[in-house]
Amino acid sequence: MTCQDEVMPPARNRGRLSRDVVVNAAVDLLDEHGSRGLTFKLLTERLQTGAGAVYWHVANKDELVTMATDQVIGTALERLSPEPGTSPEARIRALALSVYDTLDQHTWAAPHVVAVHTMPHTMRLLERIGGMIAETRLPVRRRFAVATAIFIYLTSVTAQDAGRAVAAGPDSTRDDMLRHEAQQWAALDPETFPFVTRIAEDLGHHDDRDQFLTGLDLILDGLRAQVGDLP
Amino acid sequence: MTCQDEVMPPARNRGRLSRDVVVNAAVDLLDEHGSRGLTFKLLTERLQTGAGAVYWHVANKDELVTMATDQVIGTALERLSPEPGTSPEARIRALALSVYDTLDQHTWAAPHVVAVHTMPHTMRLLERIGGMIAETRLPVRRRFAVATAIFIYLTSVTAQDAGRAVAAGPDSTRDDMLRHEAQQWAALDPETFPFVTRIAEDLGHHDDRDQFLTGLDLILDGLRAQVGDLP
DNA sequence: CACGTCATGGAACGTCATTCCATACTTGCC
DNA sequence: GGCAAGTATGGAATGACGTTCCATGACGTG
Repeated sequence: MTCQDEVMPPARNRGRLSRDVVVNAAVDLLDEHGSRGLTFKLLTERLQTGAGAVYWHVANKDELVTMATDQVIGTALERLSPEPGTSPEARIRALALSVYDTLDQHTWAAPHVVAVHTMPHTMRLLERIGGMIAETRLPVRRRFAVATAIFIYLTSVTAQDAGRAVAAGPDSTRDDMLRHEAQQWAALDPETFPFVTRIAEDLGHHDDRDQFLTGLDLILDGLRAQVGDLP
Repeated sequence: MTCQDEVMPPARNRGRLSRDVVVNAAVDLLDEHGSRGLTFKLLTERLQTGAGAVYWHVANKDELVTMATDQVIGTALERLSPEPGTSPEARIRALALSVYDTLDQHTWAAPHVVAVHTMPHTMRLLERIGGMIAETRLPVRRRFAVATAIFIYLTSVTAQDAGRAVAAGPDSTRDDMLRHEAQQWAALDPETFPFVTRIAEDLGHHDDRDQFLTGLDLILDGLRAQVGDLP
């Protein structure tokens, strides 16, 4: 009855871990503690396991971050309720806004969006955009250029805006950041920066999301001009 | 005459280091070894100094990378010869291409471009764009929106394209990467990815730089429409 | 020539990603 | 029903890295 098995590990929990469980835990940690918050120490503590177990399911940290980022793109697609009957244009707008707002909530993912081009959920995103484009009367040979233009605009501008929120720090809002940036602009030398100092004020009451939509509409205008009326 | 001063460091080299020297060395290391190539070990070896000396000039590694990225933006502005007489539109195009090609040569900088909005050279870039916009007949209150739209398009799309080149690895070209990506697209299930599989072929003979220019021209078209003729 | 400030070089520290291995559960085969 | 091969786990050990700390030296100022 002497307890000599202190050293012995407890019964192994087989099948408790999986790729998805690990990725979801990574997303949670990144959401909670920011881009620096994902460490294998925290990850193994939360999953109540060891590093080796995690490495059985993922190749390395880079891959884990990439999968976590793709997961975020996936949630942006999931939260979108299909609205049959509305125009392709309107649905592209809704899709774009969903991605924009989702990345805004997971700002750590922004810098990595460029690296997930070939990941499953991101491919679904491109497929969705392409499907909507295909519903228009746009000539087939133009579809590639237009769909990828929208895709690139969506992912890269969204990433840029979200990145600005990251620089602001976790507790400050995007508005705080803009005000701070506007102050820095206004403080520049008006001699060498005549333009920037003059428009610094505009930056104060400027809305990233509005501007994102404005740019998207510009592309959609171009699309409409090429298509004529939509079906 | 006994050599007891083995322990003594050699004569100090005062004033040999400076912020600029450190940043330039960082840029060189990043160019040579990629985004992982900047370590304080390599940096101090190359500069023949210790970590403390570097930390006297730089707050931490993040700041160093940010300054290195801004430095790259600076070289994009420097390599641009002023061409008086040409239209603002043509000069914006030339400026955009210079940034695009420079970031293509320093692909490690791409993910950090979003973080340098308030850095000196990046401010110069926005100032240059704004100055050209101001030369047009665009109403003053529209200048902010258009200038920042061009700036955001330029920096974020360029960063995205350069990021794709990073994923390709140091020894493969951007074309290799595109071909590889096209193969992955083509290998997807045609049932769930009807659009992507169909346009996979187009991706093979697609030119990022061309598409970048196409998108920029779209914005410039919008600008011209709002301005009427340029002065 | 003394004294405070600026600057340097490198040792030491703590954190982190990653590797390695001993263990145990599961499946398939005889 | 047992034995081997593959699958999965937990944690100790390793090495690389960013950062801090401190002893040392050079310069400017009185």
